[in-house]
Amino acid sequence: MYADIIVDISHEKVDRPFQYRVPPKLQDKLEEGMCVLIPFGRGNKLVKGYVIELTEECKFDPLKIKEIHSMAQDHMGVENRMIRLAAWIRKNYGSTMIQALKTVLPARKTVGQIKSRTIERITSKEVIIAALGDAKRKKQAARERLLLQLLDNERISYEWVTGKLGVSGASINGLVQSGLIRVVTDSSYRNPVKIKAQQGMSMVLSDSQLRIVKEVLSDHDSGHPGTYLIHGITGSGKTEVYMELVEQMVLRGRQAIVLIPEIALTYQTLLRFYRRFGDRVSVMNSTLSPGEKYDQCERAKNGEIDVIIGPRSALFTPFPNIGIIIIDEEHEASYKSESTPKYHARETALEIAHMHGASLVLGSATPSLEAYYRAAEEEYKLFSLKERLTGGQLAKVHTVDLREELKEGNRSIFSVKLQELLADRLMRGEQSMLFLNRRGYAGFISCRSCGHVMKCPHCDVSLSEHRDGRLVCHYCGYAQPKVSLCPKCGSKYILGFRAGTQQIEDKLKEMFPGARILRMDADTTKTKDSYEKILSSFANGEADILIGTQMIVKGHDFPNVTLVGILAADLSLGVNDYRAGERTFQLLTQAAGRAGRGERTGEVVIQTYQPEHYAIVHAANQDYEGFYQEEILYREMLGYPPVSHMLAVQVYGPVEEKCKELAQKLAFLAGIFVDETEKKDKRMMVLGPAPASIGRINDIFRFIIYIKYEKYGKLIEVKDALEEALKEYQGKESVQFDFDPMNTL
DNA sequence: AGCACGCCGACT
DNA sequence: GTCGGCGTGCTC
Repeated sequence: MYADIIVDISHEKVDRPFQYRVPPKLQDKLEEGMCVLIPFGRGNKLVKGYVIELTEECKFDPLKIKEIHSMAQDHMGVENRMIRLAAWIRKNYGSTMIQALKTVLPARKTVGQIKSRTIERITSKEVIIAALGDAKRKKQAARERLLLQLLDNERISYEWVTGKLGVSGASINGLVQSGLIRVVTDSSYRNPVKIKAQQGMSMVLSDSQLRIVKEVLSDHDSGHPGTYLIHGITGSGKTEVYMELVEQMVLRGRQAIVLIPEIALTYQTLLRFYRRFGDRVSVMNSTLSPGEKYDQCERAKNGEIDVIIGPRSALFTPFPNIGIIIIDEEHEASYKSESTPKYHARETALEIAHMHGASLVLGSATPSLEAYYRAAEEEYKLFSLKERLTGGQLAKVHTVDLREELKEGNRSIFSVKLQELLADRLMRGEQSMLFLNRRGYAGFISCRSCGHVMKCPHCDVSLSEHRDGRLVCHYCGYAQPKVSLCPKCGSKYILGFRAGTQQIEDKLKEMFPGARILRMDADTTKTKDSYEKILSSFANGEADILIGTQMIVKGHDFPNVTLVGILAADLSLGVNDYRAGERTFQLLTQAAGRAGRGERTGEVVIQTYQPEHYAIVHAANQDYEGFYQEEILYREMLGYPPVSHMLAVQVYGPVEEKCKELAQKLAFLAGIFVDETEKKDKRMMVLGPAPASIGRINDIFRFIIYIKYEKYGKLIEVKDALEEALKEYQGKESVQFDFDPMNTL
């Protein structure tokens, strides 16, 4: 048995794995991520190293390979913990150790790094002159060059000396030995935060807020840190709770990580943290340069900051002793990584919290089914914040049945009710938002007359129309010919829904020629800050109506908006994904929350072909609990997460036949596990292989296998078995794993 | 990074 | 010869 080990020396030249033999006494003790002592270099000096992979084969000259000396007792170091985390991610989400390490560790030694070493003269000029004469006599050219420089300059950059001056490290060491100079590593970091903490920024908390803070802290102080879910409507003061918890943890000498979806990472949000924590807080976001990111990690490691705010990746800030991790808007899909390893921030945060003995706090107005289910199972403690702090009223919701509109002869995108209300707002000078939830729109087929959606009889997800006209299920591969008449009501108005924000804008201009209209979608937000620009110009009252996709429902507060129109609630409902209902409910609730944030009560119009669908009914009533009860029943019946678990195996490559062949082979291998899981009603299920939703991108073909089972651990075993089998595979095809996928692939 | 190896000039 | 500084390149 052999082990790939990364040597604990921070230099590019040795920043790669070295292979060692595992001695028999360590055979069963050694695990990936562990810290060991190894003989390294010509002198076989014992150094620390981290096991990143254990293998049977020897990739190096067997005669030169050395043996691991022993296990190191150091288990608490920051590096060690990061490596262990990488090992955990690799195991739970499937990827190579290298990929896992790359996601967990900050970019090493980056360009334009400020961190520098300096050579400092620590003796008088006279001594240097004496040494200089000495060196001249002994013909020590390198020494002479360096000493000459030190006469005029007390401090010289190390890099300049080894580079331009041509004096090697060995020579410098000689002078250090004789006590003439010393080498100092000074590190000045780039700090994006330049605001000082202000006094009196702590807020007075309400009773319900205080209750949460007290319970989280008392659990923590009694040595039993837990996981908490705060279910609080928008404006109920979750952020104050977060800030209080963070402050209390900092007072206890521990650090805090606050995760926010990238899109909500606005200056306004950050300002509140800056004002309270000053330069002890730092931001991590995608606009930071690699050098700045690296500096943030160094500062975190050295204890110069206590709090980090950022998206998913901020989770890997190398703090020495984390006390609390907070995930705001916990239901956001952006917390799941889209590239391998496809880890979920919520689960990974829990693992980190366990490593540090830290608390984990999740917050959302519309919690994910996963989080609420865990709370119902009492794995998480649940808190609710039901009142808006500002006392604003909830919006009045009208649900409009588009089937009725069709019967009445209204073929336009706007229902009569919506037209009336829009005209009313224009007259009163108030603002409106129109929302088209187009995302994930994948050509599903629905009846405009009765609302019936074509679904897979086995998986209960929408069928998608293929280029060849067939209707296909992307979970199991079921296919049926196209229908021209609705199987339920016989209407011929059965077709895919097609309308974009552009058409809506045109229609609106026709209808209200005087209205000032802003449009926000992928087309109008191509440049970097156009997103922020459009939103702020709307907030300043420079337009009457804002039309947009998902982007407009998040973040920003518009006090003057009193009408929100959701043009086709079915669009996100018809997506061929088991999370369609959950997404729709979340979007509708969020969109409705945009109306009437000021003093005036808002109104919301939900247009739909399926007004009786539970996601729409409960969203209209702003009833999360009711929605959850129905949705969880559906998940339980069909064995979808969070009740059960699902592993997606994606096979892709340039040759369709080869891909399909490999996918079938893997499906067969996974099938062997099915027989092991004997419980009749809840045995493992292997679905597919089916061609992926978007079967071919850039001439790469993709096939998906879905494996459903109630035990996550068993699915990891399946993944391990498939990975093992793939080691033998020679073809060009690649395989990716995705546990509890967020999107239909 | 740190260390040994080998080269080269100086000196008992 | 051989001693010691100095640059170079390798490390499983």
